[in-house]
Amino acid sequence: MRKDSPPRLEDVATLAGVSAATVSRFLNSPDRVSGAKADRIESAINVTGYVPNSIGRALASHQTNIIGALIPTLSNAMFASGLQAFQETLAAENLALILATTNYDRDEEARQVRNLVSQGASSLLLIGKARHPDTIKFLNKRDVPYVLSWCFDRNDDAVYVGFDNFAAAQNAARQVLALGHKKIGLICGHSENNDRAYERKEGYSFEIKSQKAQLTACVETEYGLEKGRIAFQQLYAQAPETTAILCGNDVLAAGAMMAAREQGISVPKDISIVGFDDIGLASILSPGLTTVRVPQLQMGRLAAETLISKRRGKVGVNSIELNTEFVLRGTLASSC
Amino acid sequence: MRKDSPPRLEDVATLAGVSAATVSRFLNSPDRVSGAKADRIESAINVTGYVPNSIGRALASHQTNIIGALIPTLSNAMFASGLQAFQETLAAENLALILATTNYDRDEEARQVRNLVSQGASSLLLIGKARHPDTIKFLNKRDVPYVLSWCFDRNDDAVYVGFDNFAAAQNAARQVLALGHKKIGLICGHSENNDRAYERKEGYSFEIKSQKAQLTACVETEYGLEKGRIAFQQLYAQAPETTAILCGNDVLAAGAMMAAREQGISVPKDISIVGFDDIGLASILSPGLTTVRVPQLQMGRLAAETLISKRRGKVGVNSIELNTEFVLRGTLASSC
DNA sequence: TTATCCTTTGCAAGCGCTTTCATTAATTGC
DNA sequence: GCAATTAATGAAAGCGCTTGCAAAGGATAA
Repeated sequence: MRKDSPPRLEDVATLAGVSAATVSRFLNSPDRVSGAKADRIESAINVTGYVPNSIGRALASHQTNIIGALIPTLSNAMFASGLQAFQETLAAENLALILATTNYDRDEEARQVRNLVSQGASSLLLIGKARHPDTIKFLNKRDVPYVLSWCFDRNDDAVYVGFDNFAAAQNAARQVLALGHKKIGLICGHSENNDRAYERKEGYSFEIKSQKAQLTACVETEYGLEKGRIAFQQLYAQAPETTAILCGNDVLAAGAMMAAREQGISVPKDISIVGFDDIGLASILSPGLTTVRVPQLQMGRLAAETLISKRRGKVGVNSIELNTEFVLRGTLASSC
Repeated sequence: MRKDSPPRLEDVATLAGVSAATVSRFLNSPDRVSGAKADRIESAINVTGYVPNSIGRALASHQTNIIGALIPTLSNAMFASGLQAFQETLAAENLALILATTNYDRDEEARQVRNLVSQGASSLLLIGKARHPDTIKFLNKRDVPYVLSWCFDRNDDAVYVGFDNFAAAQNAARQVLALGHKKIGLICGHSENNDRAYERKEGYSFEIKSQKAQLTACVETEYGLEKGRIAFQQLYAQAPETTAILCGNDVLAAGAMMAAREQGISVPKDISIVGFDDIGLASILSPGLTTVRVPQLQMGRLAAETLISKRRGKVGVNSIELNTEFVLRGTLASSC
């Protein structure tokens, strides 16, 4: 073995008295080498402390065991917990996760997709459906399998593992309207570059309009606790008659709750607040945050499983639509 | 260009009428290529849609631009937000992040370290100081730079970017004692395999004992909201005289708050609760959770910068000790 | 002009592995 | 017992790139 550099396949082979090819076979399909040599190789591996060089392997075999994930941000527990499930599922299959974030920016996404593929990502997890046209074009040209998550579109032939943001939001609005609310405000994420934010907003407002209730105000903002707080102040200043606020996610809703508390406005007595996502936070707040439960863990796990199937070249891998659930907690009461 | 397979360096070279070596130089040190050829190469790259194959590059150059991070879990906002800052800092330097989780398990950590290095991680972020001896031995033998974070040890010559868990916990206990509490309970994470949990517990109890106050009960549990809830019930059943509970992190504290609310125990009137970490959650709860602020974003960013320096072969890279801060909010009141 | 230096470039050897192909040995079928 | 498989193995090519080396000019110095 060469000194001062990690043992290579060949070092193991020499020590075991076999050819490099045999060691390679031992590693990749152990049943193709005879028992006697297998033992010798195994002990040579232990003696040398050999760890396969995935880079050499990748170059020779034209495939890696790296899966890329490209998410907006880890700061939202929504994505963090979904990614946790995603990564656990990959790890169980001995796949590595390479991660990048886009901060909700399409150009950044396009850049990072190239980057991840360049780094050897054999397939990709992407969030949402709206993106830079180059992104999909590139992926298709390179024949890189990908799964779109956190959203769903039954009319697209891409593979989705997610849920229908519009329908979920519409349903939430319906529940609120059923409680007699007639003047409803919205605090949503910026919708121009974020299809999930857009669909949620549209789902809310579609239902409100359908039922001839009044959409008192619609504030679009970045995600974040503080942003939600400010949005509430703005919305309330603008439309104090509002009796219920539907939010684009739980973090915005939590911010709104803070602002309400600061202003001495009682939730849900004076105003009802509804979130979206059902992150851990929602159930701890008091009153508990009424929200839309998104099966984050399941989604992460299924997205990983779907990607694994696609990566194995399995054909006919289908989209999976997950159900969301309206979770009624203390922040929503009937309109007085 | 070969059909049906991504363009290679050589395809670009042929199209531009130069050698592969020149294209490689153009990519890696553009100033070493004459202007005329540079232009031709650039346009050839655009025409072909060439994206460098990092695997080939890594194999030839013996270095990757991949940095590995090995964290306990993404489910705790503490790590998720720190990692967000870490990854942003890497991305700004065109470094990719490869991520694995250990679920607080040392053997898993040892396995994943090998895995990350095998995948080409050129340096590593690790959490905490206690680990399987093989892990460090392996890293040193392979000469892989690493940074230890979320903890600090001035007597170790490894590079740390973190804070002193013991001192921070001790200080929190001191604040609580200063408010007159004499009967204090602890809800901590399992300490046998988790040095941060251990040090926090020790920091709390050391100060309590130093001041001759009574440590009424100490419950160790896994991290999690529900676990915190159960731990509170257990602790309260066991030692109802307790007037303050110090928790191993904010999630446990939030769980304890939930349990208290359920049992009609008022926080902070009947019992004070203190968390650790100051994740976003802490300030939203009502009453606001008194806790120890850990500079998560700064820590993630500095850990990345430190790793970048080490990776560049910079010598004399030093540990960085960050300060924590006791944040007084509504859940802590003086003992009556 | 000639010698000397630098700059720009191409050639070709590898990086650590997989995989095709050929070879040999062992097994089977009749 | 002989042909026909099948199994086990090694030699060698090559994956896409970088880089040491040498060559070829161009510029500078004398």
